[in-house]
Amino acid sequence: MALHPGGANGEPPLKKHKPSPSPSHGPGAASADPATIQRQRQALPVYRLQARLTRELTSRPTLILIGETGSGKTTQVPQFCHQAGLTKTGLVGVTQPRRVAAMSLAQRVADEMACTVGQKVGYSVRFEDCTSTQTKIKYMTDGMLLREAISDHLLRRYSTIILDEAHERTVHTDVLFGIVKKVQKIRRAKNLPELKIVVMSATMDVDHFSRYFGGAPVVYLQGRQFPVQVYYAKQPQEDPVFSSLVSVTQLHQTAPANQDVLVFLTGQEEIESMVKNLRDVGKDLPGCPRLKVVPLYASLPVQQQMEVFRETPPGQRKVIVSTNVAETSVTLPNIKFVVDSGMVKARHHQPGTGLEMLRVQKISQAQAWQRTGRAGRQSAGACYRVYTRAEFDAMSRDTVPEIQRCSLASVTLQLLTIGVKDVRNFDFLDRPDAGAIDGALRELQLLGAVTSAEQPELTPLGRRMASFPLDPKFARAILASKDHGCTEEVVTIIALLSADIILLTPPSNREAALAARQKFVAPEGDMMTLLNVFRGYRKVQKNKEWCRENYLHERHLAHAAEIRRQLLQLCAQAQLTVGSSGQNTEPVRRSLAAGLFPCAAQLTRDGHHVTVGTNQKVHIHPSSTLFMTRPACVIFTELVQTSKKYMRGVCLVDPDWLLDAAPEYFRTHRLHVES
DNA sequence: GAGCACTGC
Repeated sequence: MALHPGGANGEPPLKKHKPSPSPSHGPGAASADPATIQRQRQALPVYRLQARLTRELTSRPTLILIGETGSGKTTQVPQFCHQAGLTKTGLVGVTQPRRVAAMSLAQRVADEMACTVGQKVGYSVRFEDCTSTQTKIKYMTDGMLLREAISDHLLRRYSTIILDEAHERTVHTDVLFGIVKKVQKIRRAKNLPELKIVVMSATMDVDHFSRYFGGAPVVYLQGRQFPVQVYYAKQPQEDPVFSSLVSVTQLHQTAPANQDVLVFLTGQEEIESMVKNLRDVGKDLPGCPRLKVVPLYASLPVQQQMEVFRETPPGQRKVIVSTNVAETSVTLPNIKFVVDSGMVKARHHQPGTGLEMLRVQKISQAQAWQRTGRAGRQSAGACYRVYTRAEFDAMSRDTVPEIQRCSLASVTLQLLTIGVKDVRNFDFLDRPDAGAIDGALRELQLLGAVTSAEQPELTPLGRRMASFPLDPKFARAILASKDHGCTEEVVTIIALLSADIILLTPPSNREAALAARQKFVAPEGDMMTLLNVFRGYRKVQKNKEWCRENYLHERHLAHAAEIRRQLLQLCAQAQLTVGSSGQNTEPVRRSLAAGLFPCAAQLTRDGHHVTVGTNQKVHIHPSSTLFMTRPACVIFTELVQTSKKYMRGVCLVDPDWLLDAAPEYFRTHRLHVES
């Protein structure tokens, strides 16, 4: 999300930094008064444990640190490592699940070490490497370290890897658990300098981590969290959204002004309706503080996102109605009360069918506690759970890690590239379904990235595919575009597909949006339409006003442009000549088909479509430019299950191209070619 | 004739 709040540890807001060649101790190098900074450091709970931590860090290969919010572990432990001499043999790398956190933490620690970001302390995130030869401590996104492992299997640049926010269990962190464990063992066997591993987590499930890392010692760090009183519903509630509304209303009538409320709901629609209801209710309550209700979700325009940080005027009350962005990604100030609906919208992936689903489900106990904690950041607070104690007890204790819920094609290809030969028996902290790994290997085999699904050996093609930070299907399409002389077009389309939604259709201006879209619409479908949008965007030199007039998401277009730039750079590195086919879309669609053939569908006699690989009845999504048309054969980027199974990102192709792309595959799968 | 939790390379 584009917000720049303080991160999970109360860091200052993000600033843009470039490495500076000036000496680190020059005047004005740090952005705050050094004495204040040192006072703040010494007040952190973790500071008192420096001696013990230093002892453990130097004497043990692996350490688990459990720290509550506000313990200061994320900023201090890397510095302790540095002071203990661990940076003499290599970098201390600290991973974060989010870019903003990596960048702002580097800034904070650079201030503490009285240097400029990019010198002793740096960061590395996608599109931005702010490190230098002087760098000793490097904050980075977990995905970035995983990318580095592709070119440096043994992580030789690092003496220490700190995996922070381990409890969040992102796919990247989960894979890194296995990688660092393996690297530590290999380096030991080869008599190379030892790799220190530090896992930092807020989890209660300590044994799980410790057991996985061979009984590694655990150090507990106290936090600076205020107590939060938890209240449960007396009876199970039929409609958690309505019950949340009632809870907020009651709170509002009893609690003093300037005690702000945070409500957790599942999605945009629900949030907007709750915001409207609360505003209505707020008007009709005499004698209550004035109510300021603000929504918060990731797709909200930045300007409106910033509303949540604005200080509540005296005598008023702010109610923030949010998705789970407020659980981890955004730290909100001054929250006294949390109202927890107990529900969340989560993505699920069905390995056999390639189906993606967004499902509203109950949260885990871990999530419930995370939400609760949001009320105790600045003072004691209260959390109102809109479910009973019994319902809470029945919730699963931990959130199912992402690696067990997503497609593994990309991860599997990465593991193979890093040198993990037997992916099925990779040492996962929590093993994904065997079926999911098999499905990923089958897909990689179809794409020509591995020799066989049973005994997978990476092919040269697979190695080239892995150099792109993309779903293997997309990487395959880019590599195929070389033969068709249209890499420029394919890269552009894939960059646009990798970004978030570009075409906006606000319900209030639906007609105008659709009318504005007409000039971009291509008869071949969504991918070509997006290409036209991007060409227009470039023609007006990325003009923001133009984006607004045409109902295009400017921020997402800019992001797509950045991805495009990176992909073109990678093409150059892979000696892929970037040709263009101009107005001819056939070579482009042929290339796309060469990667996306596992996602193809054909028209049946009764007017709907059937997927070629898995024989499912599917429909063209109403947001597609091909909706209401009946193309004989299409490829698509995503299959979404809602009221029906919908194809999104649809592109008209010729069945012959699919046959060309994967003759073997289509010999065993139904494909009708009209003659 | 629908509906967009959230990150990330």
